[in-house]
Amino acid sequence: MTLSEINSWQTIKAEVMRRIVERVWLPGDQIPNEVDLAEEFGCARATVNRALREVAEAGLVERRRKAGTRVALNPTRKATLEIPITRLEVEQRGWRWRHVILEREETLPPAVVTTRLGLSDKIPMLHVRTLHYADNSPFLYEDRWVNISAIEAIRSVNFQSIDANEWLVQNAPFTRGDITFSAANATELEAELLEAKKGAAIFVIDRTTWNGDIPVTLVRLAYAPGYRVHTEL
Amino acid sequence: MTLSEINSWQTIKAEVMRRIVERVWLPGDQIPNEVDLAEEFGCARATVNRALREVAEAGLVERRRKAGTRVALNPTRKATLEIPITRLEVEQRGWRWRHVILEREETLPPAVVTTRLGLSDKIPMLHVRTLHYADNSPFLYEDRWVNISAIEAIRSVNFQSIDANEWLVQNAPFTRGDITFSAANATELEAELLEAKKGAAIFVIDRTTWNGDIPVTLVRLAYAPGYRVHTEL
DNA sequence: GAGTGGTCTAGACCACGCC
DNA sequence: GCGTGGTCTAGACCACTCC
Repeated sequence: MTLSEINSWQTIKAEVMRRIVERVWLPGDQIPNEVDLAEEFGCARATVNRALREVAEAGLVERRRKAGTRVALNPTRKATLEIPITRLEVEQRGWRWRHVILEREETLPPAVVTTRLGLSDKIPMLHVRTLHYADNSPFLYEDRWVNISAIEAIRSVNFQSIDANEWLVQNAPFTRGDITFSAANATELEAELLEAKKGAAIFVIDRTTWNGDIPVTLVRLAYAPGYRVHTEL
Repeated sequence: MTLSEINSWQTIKAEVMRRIVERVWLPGDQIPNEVDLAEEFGCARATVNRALREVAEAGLVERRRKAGTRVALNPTRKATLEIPITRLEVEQRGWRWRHVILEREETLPPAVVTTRLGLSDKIPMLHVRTLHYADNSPFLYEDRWVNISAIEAIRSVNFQSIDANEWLVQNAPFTRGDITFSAANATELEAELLEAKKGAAIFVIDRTTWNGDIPVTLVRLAYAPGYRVHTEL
């Protein structure tokens, strides 16, 4: 701890959070404005601003111009999930990763795919189905549709040594995407591939990504039973 | 758009992201330092710093003192989930929320609970089991253990009009917590309560919270089939 | 109208970490 | 050592929004 940290924004953030947690400032209360807090803490207003901005991002206070800063009534906590590349996810758990391409074909997508992406169903897309292994156990069944016109280069990629997810992450950055987590009973196919019983509860991630307004890829990830996503609050 | 926004940190952030997405700067590349970028954009270094800090938080670049700022090789995207109060979650979907207390008892917790919380199994905890409804359909089965010694006030709360989750959010702020998402097959009890078939795939959230080093609550949320968590990337 | 947060500036010192 | 990002300052103007 150096002297400069005494009035660092982290210190102020921690003190503000302490006052909220310990009920010095009650839910709904307006807290002192930035100028007053800067005076109290003996620092510049910008430092207080940085601290309060972070507290607001954490969901503990709400800030509005003129209305000031208030302790949130319903502190909606935010959980941040990192969406890793499957290979790294497997390796970080200490297993060996490998994958098998089940299908890789340029074909006309079904309506459910084109609808979600807002594309014509008359344009062929690349359909890649992959099974990922952790050591020798099935880990993840990936069913992916790629908009070829968005990334011509993918046509010439051989996915034997690198998987589609990883290649796309490195070669087709996207500007926005959405992601849905759900639970599903394993279909017969999924059960067979994941070496589970039919109907077993499967954790499913559906993800769609766009580059600007151009859809890039839509993927459904069906994880083997027992998969969990964990994060800190 | 005012003049001041031309060189705002948002503009710079967008431009930096554009250069990464459009491959002006390649993965692994070191990008110009803050002083040079400030000169290029005609702004103060602090403004560039703010922009680059946000790009780094988004996972697109990695920053290290002396080593500079590099475009990430494996851009690990981060998804932020808001963890709402169940009542609000139901109401936001346009349904009417109500809940039924199935059990509310001070009792000795099972070992699995005390182990996770690092508590002695000889201390009674408050066990609250609740069924939440959306309109008249079961929505969520909540099985919660509360560390009474952490929040004495909970003893005297009647949960008929407010539910435990909501009361705790408003009255027992925590400093840290962890959360796990998984899928499970409905047990016989869960199936009955949630009006689902036994074995149906259930989305499960396990959450534990602490206030400093004091465990506050441990809860398992089992959602009715069809529940999904959605967010933008 | 006026109070509050949001942002920008120009400068400064410091911490880290590569060499 | 020294280049880079991390942070702080003092001041300024602006944008929003409540009154």
